[in-house]
Amino acid sequence: MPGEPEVRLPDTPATPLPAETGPPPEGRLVRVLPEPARIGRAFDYSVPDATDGPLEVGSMVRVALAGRPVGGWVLECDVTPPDGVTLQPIRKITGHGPPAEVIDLCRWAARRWAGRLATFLTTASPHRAVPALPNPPTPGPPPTASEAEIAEVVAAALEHPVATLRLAPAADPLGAVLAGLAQRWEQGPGLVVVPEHAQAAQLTRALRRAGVTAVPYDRAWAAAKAGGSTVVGTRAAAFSPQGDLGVVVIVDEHDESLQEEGSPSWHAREVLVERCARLGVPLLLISPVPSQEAVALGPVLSLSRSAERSGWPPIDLIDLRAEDPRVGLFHPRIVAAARAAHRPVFVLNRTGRSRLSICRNCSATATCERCDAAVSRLETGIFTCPRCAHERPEVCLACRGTAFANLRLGVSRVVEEASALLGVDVAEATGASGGRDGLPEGGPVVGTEAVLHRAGSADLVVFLDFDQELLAPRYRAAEQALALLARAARLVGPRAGGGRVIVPTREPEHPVLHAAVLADPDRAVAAERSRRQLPAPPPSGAVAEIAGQAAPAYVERLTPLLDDVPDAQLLNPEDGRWLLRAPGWQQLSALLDQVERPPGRLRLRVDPLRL
DNA sequence: CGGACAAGCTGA
DNA sequence: CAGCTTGTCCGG
Repeated sequence: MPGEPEVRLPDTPATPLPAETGPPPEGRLVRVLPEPARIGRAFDYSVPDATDGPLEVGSMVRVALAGRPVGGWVLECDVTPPDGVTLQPIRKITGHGPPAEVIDLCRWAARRWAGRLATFLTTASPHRAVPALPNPPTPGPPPTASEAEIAEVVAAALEHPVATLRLAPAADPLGAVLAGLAQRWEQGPGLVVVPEHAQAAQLTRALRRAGVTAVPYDRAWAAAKAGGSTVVGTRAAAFSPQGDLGVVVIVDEHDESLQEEGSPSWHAREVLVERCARLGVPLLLISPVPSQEAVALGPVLSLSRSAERSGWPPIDLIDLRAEDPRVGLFHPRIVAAARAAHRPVFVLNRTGRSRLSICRNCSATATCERCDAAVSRLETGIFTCPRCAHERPEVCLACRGTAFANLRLGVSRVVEEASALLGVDVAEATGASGGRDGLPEGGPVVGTEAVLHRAGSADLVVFLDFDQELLAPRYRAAEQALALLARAARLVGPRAGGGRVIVPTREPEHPVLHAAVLADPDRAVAAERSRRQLPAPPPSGAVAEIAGQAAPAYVERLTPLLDDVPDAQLLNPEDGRWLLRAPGWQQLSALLDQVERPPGRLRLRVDPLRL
């Protein structure tokens, strides 16, 4: 049979005409950014007239991309698609998404922290679809005035675009939050951001009791978008969809939980500074130990000296320089105080490799002469600073002695020692071990700093190795150490409550300890600023960490651009990651923005928490 | 992100 | 040269 080839193979399609135009698309045309952040591009779709659901910038939709369904956000309505593309209809409108104002804020954040827009939009979007918004509540009267002194200080703070209210750790921030809300009642409800989920839940309840319509951000996104309610949430609430903000308050502004640990390493405080500036809404920061960023952003206001003092418990220092470095962790004063306490809490920070060199002659801790970090002995005879890499011979800076003892600590040994000394069982609460319910009601507990979150209440906190904190090889070590003392102070309660904090130390003159003992955080801030001449950490300088499998390719593209930015420097600290420094985040972000991202995994963290 | 397809390595 | 891996490109 001389049959003709009747089957046309599908792999040789007729070449489509370049300007092939289908039927004109029906309905409106929208530009959609797909949810998967790696895609990173927007695509145009048509919206059939019959589609129901809210259609506006920010709406969440489902579309087909390369034949498979994905979620996405409408970034623009009524767009003009590029020539030659045939639009597909969107599959459905899923529901409400972040408003245009928040999308712009996300664009800013994506640039600021060298992240992707989709990552921020995910943070700013509801967890579940919101097809319709509830009715906003009818506005009620402002909450009744707080204590006069608080109301007055808050009023003064709200005169500024950004101001910090320094409130002692054991003081309840509720009064200040209420005062802030009341004073801006006419302009709209508030947004209150706190570090921890439990704090958000507790503050929401307290605000409701005070007559404020408050909703938790994580469970009431729809109510937040509907407006009229004060929103309380953790850092993601910085992107709350409220359209009618009257005031923004951040409680415990210094807390590291306000910064995302991963990449992009965005910080709720910085996001809200930008958002408030755009909206002309005042931002009130509250903290017992304001960060240097807060200090740089505006005035720091405080209550009277006596009011602040009363909100810190007594903090007792034990000067270990007078003791034999081998005396052990439990000074007789600690044992006596712990025996008298109902629930003593012992904090031992790192479970493993904490190591200090102690001068055998004068008991001073060996530190870096340039930056004050505790030095380590990488090779015999030479101290190396893990923070600034400065090297010096093994000589005591205080007494010129050359013999050093190596101090090491471990949690299990401490539990044993404490049990023996106190004659009772001592519970252990490390970060790894279980939930908060594992701890008995009273009695002594030993743990890492996580124990300060889990102990529930305590009438005594003892820091067993606070010098490790004070001298840690990190930027911000001093700030973090003071924050730790504030956390302990909050657990123990106000001065009148009978609790106390004990800090054995070889650094009793350290400004951080002075600040806590005198309940005067100003002292630590002043010291921190004048202390060292290192490349400046935030807020006076900016650092980005470039890591991940695609880091070398990224650095290769970045390097030629460095010539135009004389103040930027690129450092490679050996382990496959790079650090990029610039005088400020503006220069840093602008530089990173010019680099085209190479394919592959890349971790880009601007101003990371820890380096 | 996930599929499509192109360019490289291995084994008879 | 099939058969598989690894890489690059692209989606409306």
